[in-house]
Amino acid sequence: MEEVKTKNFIEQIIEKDLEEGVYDHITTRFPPEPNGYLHIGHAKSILLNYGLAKKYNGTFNFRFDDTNPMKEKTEYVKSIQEDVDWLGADYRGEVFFVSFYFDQMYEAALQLIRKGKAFVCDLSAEEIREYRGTLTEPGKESPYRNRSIEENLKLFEEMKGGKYPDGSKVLRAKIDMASPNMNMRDPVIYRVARMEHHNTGNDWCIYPMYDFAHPVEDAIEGVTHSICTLEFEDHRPLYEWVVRELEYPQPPKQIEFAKLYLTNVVTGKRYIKKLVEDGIVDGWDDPRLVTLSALKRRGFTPESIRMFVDLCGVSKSNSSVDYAMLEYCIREDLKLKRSRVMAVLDPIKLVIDNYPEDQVEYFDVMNNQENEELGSRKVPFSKVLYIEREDFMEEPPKKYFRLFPGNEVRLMNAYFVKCESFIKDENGNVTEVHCTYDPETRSGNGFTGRKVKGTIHWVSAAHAMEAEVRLYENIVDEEKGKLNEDGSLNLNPNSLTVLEKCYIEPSVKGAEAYESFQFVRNGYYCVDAKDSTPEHPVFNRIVSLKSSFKLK
RNA sequence: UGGCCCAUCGCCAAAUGGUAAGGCACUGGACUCUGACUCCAGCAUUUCAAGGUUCGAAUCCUUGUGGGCCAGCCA
Repeated sequence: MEEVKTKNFIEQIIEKDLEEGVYDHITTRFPPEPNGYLHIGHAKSILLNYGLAKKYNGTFNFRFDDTNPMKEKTEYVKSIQEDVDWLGADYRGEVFFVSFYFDQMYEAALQLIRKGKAFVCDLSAEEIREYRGTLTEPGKESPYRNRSIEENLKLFEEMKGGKYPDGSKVLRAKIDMASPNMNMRDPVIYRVARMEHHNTGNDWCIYPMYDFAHPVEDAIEGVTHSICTLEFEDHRPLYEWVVRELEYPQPPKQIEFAKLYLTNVVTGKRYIKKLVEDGIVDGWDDPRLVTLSALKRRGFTPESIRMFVDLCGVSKSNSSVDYAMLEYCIREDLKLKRSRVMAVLDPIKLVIDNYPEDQVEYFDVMNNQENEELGSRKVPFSKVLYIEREDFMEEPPKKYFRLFPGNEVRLMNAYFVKCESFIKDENGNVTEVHCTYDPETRSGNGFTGRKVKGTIHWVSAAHAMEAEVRLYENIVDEEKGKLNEDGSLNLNPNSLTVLEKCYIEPSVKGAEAYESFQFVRNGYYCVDAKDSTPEHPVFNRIVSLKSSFKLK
């Protein structure tokens, strides 16, 4: 409760900047490229940037970094925006696209040329690579490096005008071919490529490269703190070079933090894409994935994702967070706000021999004992019930408190029942358990005559709703969900288990897509938005409950 | 192997030269009409290693070790 919330290193930088008057108002941004679906790692970036802006009364921008039409699609723009909305990051309804800045971007390139800081290079892609040198050897300068400013201006304008074929010319920054940092060896900042852009169509045949576009777009929007992930650390000197050469009065600064990795799941767009393409999962929103659309379909709430990201913290060390932490967050969020209903996942019949054949009683049950605001519901009870197969044992191990011959337990919200006998089929499997009930022990009547150690859940066979339940486990058995050296993934063959005949108490009838419940002793479940029908709901397991008694 | 970055409990993560927070996980125990929840207790004499500076080092320096990133006209 009164935990001391310490400041992460980015907050410290921002506070220092504010104190020293480097900026008087901060602006952050989330700049996805629309080339895939967002996953839990992006949530960290979104929430970090949005949270910082909110905390320091700054501005948060949502901007698509759409400078490479090759990989980008409107479909992705749509899904990304939905996910950002779902997470609750407020961007004032204003979505930016880098493609809206192409004119300014072109102007900025011209400015660099006029300063003698950029040149048009005719080397082929292969030649540029050769000239670049290696990690241990310096590169050598392009023969086109010393073209005059006038010639560069003319050539670049012609590039824009469509005079040159794709790949024949590029614009390069003139920095230092001997730099130990490869990014500073005269990086390409504009290329000729005829690609249809999802926003600008065929207006342009030259497109800016990330290293040039990013600092410029940040500066255009007045971003102050451009927060990205660790792999861009080496690009920071180039980012700084660009904003310095372009002489922006209050240039943005780039700050890097470590990506979020989660144990036993596949993070990283590339790997997720492989699972989708190989048909191992059935789409970007397969509940076994950690894309935001999958997490949503699985029943995770935006609140739980926010709590998780918050708990993970921000640092510069590569780390991989225990999946248990995510599970904790969703349990914590759902615990008080969802109804707790009885559902039998692996049913066997329980017959109450001394209960009248045609009698039905309706018990009034609190939807959530710890949250009265959720109200109550009526649960039907009758002579024939379904109970969980694991709640009966012919020969109980020590400390087993549930049903076994001669033992009495409470049927949750109903009566005490005592096991009298059971029936097995020819294979020796128990098919039916018989018991007697004690009318004195009806729930809520204050009976204190004797106590039982166990309580089990049940549903009335005649009233139950049949449903399909899907149980999910982690999809891979790997720390960071990366590919093996041969490109394969160590998949968990049990990542999905489908239980086709489950019985749920009738109160869940009419549950809507994404609605979630706690199934007593079975964990949290969510109505699948895709495969459910009103007659036959499909539930996805969000997370199981902790259990301190394991049957073995 | 050239450069940059990182290293604190099983997993995240604070500590900013003043004597190792917190959360997850785990282990007890209490409570319980969910073996859940809740509660209470326990969980790093030591911060990758070795040296050095200092009255004092997780913090500074040196050298190692381990891990990450960089040679796209991708982002």
